[in-house]
Amino acid sequence: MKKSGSKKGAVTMTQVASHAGVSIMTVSRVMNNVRGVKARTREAVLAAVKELGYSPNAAARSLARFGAGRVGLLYSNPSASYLSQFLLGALDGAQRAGTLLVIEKCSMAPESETAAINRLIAGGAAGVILPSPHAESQTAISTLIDNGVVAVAVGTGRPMSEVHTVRLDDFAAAAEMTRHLLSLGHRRLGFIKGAPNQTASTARLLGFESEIRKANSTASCVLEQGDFTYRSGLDAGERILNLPNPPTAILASNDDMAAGVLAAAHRRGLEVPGQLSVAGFDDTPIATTVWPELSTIRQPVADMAAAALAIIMDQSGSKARPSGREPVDRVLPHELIVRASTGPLVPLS
Amino acid sequence: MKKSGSKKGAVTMTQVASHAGVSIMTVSRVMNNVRGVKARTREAVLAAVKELGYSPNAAARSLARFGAGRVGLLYSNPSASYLSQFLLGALDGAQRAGTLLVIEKCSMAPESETAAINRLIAGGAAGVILPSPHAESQTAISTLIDNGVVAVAVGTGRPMSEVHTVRLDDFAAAAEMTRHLLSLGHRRLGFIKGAPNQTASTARLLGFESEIRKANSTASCVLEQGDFTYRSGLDAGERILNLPNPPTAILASNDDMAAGVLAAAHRRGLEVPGQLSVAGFDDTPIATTVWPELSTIRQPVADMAAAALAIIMDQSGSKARPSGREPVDRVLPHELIVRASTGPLVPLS
DNA sequence: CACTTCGATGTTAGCGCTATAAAAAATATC
DNA sequence: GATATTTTTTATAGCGCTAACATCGAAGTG
Repeated sequence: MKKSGSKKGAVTMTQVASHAGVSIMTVSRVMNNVRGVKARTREAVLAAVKELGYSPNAAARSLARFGAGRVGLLYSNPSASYLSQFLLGALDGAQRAGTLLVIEKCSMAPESETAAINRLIAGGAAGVILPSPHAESQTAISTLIDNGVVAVAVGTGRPMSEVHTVRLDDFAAAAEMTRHLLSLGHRRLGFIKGAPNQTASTARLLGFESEIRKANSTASCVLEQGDFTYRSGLDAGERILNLPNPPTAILASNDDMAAGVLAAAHRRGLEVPGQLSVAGFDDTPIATTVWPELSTIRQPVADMAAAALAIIMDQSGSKARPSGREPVDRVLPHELIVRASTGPLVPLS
Repeated sequence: MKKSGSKKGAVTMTQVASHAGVSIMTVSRVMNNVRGVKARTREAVLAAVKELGYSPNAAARSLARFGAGRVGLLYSNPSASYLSQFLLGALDGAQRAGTLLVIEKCSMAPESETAAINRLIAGGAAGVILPSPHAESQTAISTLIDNGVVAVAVGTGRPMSEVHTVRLDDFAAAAEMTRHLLSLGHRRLGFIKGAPNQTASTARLLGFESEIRKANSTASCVLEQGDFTYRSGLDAGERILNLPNPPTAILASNDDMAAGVLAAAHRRGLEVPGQLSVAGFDDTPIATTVWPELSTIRQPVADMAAAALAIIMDQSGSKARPSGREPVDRVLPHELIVRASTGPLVPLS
């Protein structure tokens, strides 16, 4: 990109406009994919954009759009890996949508949540995204609703009656992973449940059980309670492997717990997957950090964040907000990722 | 925060100004801590701000500040945990500084880096923050310099001649951790080096060796090469523990590798820290995810991000940019965190 | 007391973009 | 062919904030 002339880069819309021989407003229309621009004109603008390397200024955009154009995102610490991806997805979507993301940290304590949300509201947020742990917080939800702010819960196990949701089909995903394990020849399966206060935990359990039932008692299973932490996975793994006739495959409700199971298995010298298959859920970075890498279910985290953003733009942007309207429930596709931690039993050589 | 009247929240400066009985400019001055506002006036404004729950609009701010007010941040995937914290720190600092963070993803391939940087420049970034893996990329650095953009490298092992740096004293930190292990009574130590192309790896190694030397041959050590991944830590751990008379404590150059060592130790039934102490570096989330939790060196990641931002604001904001000026080298304090993975040897009971 | 010298405020003009209304061009209708 | 009805495009007015200059007093000076 040679030099362009002088000072600070920042190609502006005005430059693109004059370069393309149209008015600045037309450029704006093209950039926002608004209908009502003749194809030829649109092409000309696009060409100018490309040539000049123009990229819209998010700040100006957010400022010009109805005062709002600001979206809040609440987070607490848990599963930092999830957060990082989610954040990136949200940030990216925000940039694309011409919105400003205002990020607020809080703990899970109700007062802390409320305080953070109030800051977001005072800051003029049109909507707030509630990723997983907060997605099921009644406090957060009612504070938001009372103030007429659009709320989107991400990662719940089922649709919610008061807020919009973006999630995946946990039931189907868990079932799919279970079928994968069954197809590998495993007949005694272990399942580690997630934190009981998250609806996704239940959905995953049900998906697992449903497949076991379908197997018509040719398959048996053992359940253990976990809480989504590595430590709880390790403990649950120990308990399961201590059984007289332990399962040959264990499905954990998330990757952290699966990593814990891996550790438990290694501690007693079991080969994975030769003697024990281990599967996770979520495809967070830890899935590819541990060895062997985990077979898991991939959540399109970034897409989910973007979808949440889109819902907010949609709901707040357009028409009135008749609180009577049904909330949106967007279910994104998951993907079964088979890596090295699952496989058929291998008789000891 | 009762209702304030109508529509979208967003208290504006104008409202604060009239509420405090001053002009909007005075409010701006107070918000930016500009000197030249009488104490009484300042207080009045602050009171109004608090009462109305005003919070400045970052978008408007960034727009009004000389076109610039935009800072770029380059990232690739590695150590997602580090990224998440770093991002949050940068985002927070940006909000406070009234700047907009433009985040670009790229791989480590030179073309990809250059492309991302060019996008940043075209976007009008006043400066770019280069976190760890990119901090030492000559490609990235020269592209930035050639375009007269301020570059800040974060997490290098030493000051750089061309770009500003924000880092910690890796040498001292490694030495400190080594002393911790020695003080626990360990005399045979293992050290796992980090990726050779990062200067921080070297600094940490030197810090370790310096303490070993100080111990005057009462202590011995064995070195293994790693590359900052879990897998490499696991392998290096295996190699070290396979030695005839293995060390009783192993210091890895980062947490991921330390977690790998932990796995290797558990695999052969060693108690940690009873039979082997393991220490990490960085205090990333994985340090508290694994069991036992890792003793490690905490990097104030968020502060480092904020510091990088501050440097950019400083350098680009003020005076000319006589390329002759010495680059800034900011060294932030680290902290030795002692958790459960290190301790004195415990004779088998 | 006119006359400079400052420190503390207020005014004005945009930053880059979008929304709205108004104008111009293309198409349809009788 | 002239008017009604669509398109498509342009002009103008800000969004909330800061930079730069204009003001206005209150001190200082001779």
